[in-house]
Amino acid sequence: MNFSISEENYIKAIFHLQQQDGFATTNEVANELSTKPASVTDMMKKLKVKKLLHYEPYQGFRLSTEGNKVALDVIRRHRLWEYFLSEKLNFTWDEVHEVAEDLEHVSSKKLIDRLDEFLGFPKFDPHGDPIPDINGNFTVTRVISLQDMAINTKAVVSNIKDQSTEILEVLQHKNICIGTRLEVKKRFGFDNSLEVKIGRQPVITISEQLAKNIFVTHD
Amino acid sequence: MNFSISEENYIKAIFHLQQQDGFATTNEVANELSTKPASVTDMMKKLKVKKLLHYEPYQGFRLSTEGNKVALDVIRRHRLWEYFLSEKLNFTWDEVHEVAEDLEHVSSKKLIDRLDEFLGFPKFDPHGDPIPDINGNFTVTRVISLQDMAINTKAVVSNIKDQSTEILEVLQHKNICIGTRLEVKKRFGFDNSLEVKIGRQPVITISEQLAKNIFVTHD
DNA sequence: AAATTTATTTAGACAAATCTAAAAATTGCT
DNA sequence: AGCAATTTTTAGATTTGTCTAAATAAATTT
Repeated sequence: MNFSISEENYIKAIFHLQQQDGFATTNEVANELSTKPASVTDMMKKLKVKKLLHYEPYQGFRLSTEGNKVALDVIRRHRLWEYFLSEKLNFTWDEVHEVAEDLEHVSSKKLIDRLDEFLGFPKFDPHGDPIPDINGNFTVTRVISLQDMAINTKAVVSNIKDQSTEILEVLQHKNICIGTRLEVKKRFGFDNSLEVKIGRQPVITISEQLAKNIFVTHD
Repeated sequence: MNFSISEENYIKAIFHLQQQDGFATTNEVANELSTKPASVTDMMKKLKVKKLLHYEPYQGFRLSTEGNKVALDVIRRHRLWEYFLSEKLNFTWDEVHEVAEDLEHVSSKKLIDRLDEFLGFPKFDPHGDPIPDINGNFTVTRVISLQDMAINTKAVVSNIKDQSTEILEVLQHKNICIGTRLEVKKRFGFDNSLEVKIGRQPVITISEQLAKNIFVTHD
């Protein structure tokens, strides 16, 4: 099955919205896609006929198994392109989304699977969101702020929130980049600063402001 | 200005068609785009209003300066993606076109210019067609068959026509690939075989059949 | 529980891109 | 030049995705 750009955008929007409430409403979708409620209703009828979602008038929508598959496929494409833009073309984190929004609708399966391979099967996009693999499975490991890590737990840096040159400077100095494995050893309640160990290097100190901007996954 | 996918396809088709005759006709365009003449006329009216081409009923079409710019931009995107697919994602020459046909319509200027840089500012796509640079200029160096090279001239391999495993085998054996610099030293009239020198390696012999499939540009 | 507000759907219209069928212009032929 | 064949255009319809305005259903308030 092949879907139009519009259909894919609606499916993606519903997928994201139902993460929270378990379902999505007309107004929510209209708002998410900057369109009008009437347009949403029209599209929902179409997607229901195509069996991509469950929908009874006035009851909100829930993606079907098939719809979920489509959503994960679009999200896979989107996040792989984001990773490509960031990693290979040096886009900053705030620039990748808009372009990926277009690239995600190029639906050649071979293209995406080869791209995935070329990028080394990345598990997270530049925002730290998981990238579904070729079967639609993704790492459920939650990405949390370094600040929220428990003491004596190991983690891998998966993304950095802020993207200023200042933060890059301090990260470079402390030898921290995406993929760095580290362990939180101690937290000082006075200023919420952390002591962190990276491999066999001596322990380093990370301020609260910095820790809040470093996102990690459990190792 | 931003143009629809349809508009871009029509402009690209006219650009290609007017390479030959200097202008394009309704039927030619309809044929090229697998659409009907009536649809072409409709679109031509639209593109005329947008000043992308010159058109008087029954007189055929010619791109305006502005239309030419748009065409070169689309072609630049198409060929850069083809190069990417071939070079980075290991697509074969006959697979790249279809996917590039979709990718070419993602029109972020930053994306394309960064991609160009990432690829090392390639001058030719995998088919040997020149890639317009950021200003729409492209190497006019004609790509010619190695067979047609004059004696004692230097050349760079820009593409291989045939794409069978057999030709790849012999090329690999003789150490020839895209980008290889070589010099034609001698031609034997008997069988039209060539003697070619690659760098400081000993001279090798290339048959007429092989030379016809190797396309080069003057160095 | 009735009234009001909010959310959703329906009805009808519109723009883009396409099509078929018919009309008009151009070209080619004798 | 006149007629036939071809090419191109026009007219009117269709599909997709959108919109506004009005109608209806659901939720909230009093």
